[in-house]
Amino acid sequence: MIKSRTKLQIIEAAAATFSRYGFKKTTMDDIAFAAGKGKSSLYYYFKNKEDVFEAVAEHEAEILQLEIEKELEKIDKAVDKLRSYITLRMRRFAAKGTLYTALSDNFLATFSFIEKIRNNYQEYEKGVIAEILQIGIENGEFKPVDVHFTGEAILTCMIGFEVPLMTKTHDLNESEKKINEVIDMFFFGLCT
Amino acid sequence: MIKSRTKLQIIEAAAATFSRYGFKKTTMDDIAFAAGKGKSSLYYYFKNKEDVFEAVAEHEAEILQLEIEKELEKIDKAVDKLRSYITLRMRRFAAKGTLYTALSDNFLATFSFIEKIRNNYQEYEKGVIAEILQIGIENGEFKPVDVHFTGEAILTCMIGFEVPLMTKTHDLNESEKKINEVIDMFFFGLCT
DNA sequence: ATTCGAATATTTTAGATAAATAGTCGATTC
DNA sequence: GAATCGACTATTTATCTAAAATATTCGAAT
Repeated sequence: MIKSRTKLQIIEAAAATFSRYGFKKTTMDDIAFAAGKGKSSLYYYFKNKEDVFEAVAEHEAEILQLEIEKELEKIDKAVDKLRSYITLRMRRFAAKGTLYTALSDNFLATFSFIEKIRNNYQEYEKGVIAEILQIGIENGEFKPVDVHFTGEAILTCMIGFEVPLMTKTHDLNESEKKINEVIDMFFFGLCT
Repeated sequence: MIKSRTKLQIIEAAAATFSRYGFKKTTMDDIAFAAGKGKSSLYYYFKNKEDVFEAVAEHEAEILQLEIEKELEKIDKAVDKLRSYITLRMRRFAAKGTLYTALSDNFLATFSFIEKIRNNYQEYEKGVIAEILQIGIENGEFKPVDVHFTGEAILTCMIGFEVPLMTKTHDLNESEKKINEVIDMFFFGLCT
């Protein structure tokens, strides 16, 4: 979390370059140039290219988390918190998706380090959703469900919505409509 | 749908071979040998390798559809129909997943013909779910939602459950528990 | 503590050949 | 004529090698 001035500079330069060219096509020279440094200087701050990418991903996650916290604390009702969270998450995914999908030179492939980042982030997400559910239960808005288990279930559904965002030319608007439909189902159920 | 004896024989041999070795690693010779025919004979029945694969996929889909119809007509309540459908679908996916994921030499890759098959099948799925919803609405079990739109939304969520089934060593049992959680949310909602 | 140029190590690319496989066609059988 | 197949051609993939690109290290300079 304590990042030197230069380190941050490099991370931002790398973020721009990665999201433009993807992981594989981005060279350390590219990053160094974008950051206005010599290539070897990067190795003073980072172990290797993957390490730079990890730092970028972590940094993006931190920004997103701040954004989310700021947004959520403005909202009172758990129902609205959950809706906001899901919508924000999806928009951010659509926007920054390139960064993560661009490294899909071989997609789900050998990048075990990506798995690591993703898993970390999912843990955070489960936490946020569980917290919202907990608040809702205490509020009397939600039924007393198992917040962790239900949170995971909700998250898994959200992943279904990521798939179209990653592949084809997606219509974000269409997706948002559909996701709102799902959220309503989550809240109010289909049954009469 | 009208398949000659030999054609069916080839399809079955191909299905076994594809699901063992995947699309790319399976040669026309392999299929021919498994079917007890000469390689050139395959071309009497099929245009090319992709065509064989398509036929296999269609055949599997037909079998699954029969299975599903048989199962669903035994059930009265729409609620139970939907639950059954989703569970059946997931089990079948877990079982036959190899067939479709094995061709993931490059996964989402250049196989546009796979996309075609998948899209066709998704149309069928949307139809089934919409039909169940319609029945439920007429029954008075479900609220009067837009069956096509809601059907799509449900299907998209299901795709989220496919992802873990495709990648890691998945625990089908865990997935079923989670999916049942989601179905209950769909039915009864979170809200009090 | 930082930076970087120069050197080394590793990975990717290109080109060229051999091997494997896809797909064609005419002859043959039933 | 419908079905089969062996022999042939066309394409694609695998293998190898050398060159080029890129990642990473290191020690001198700031």
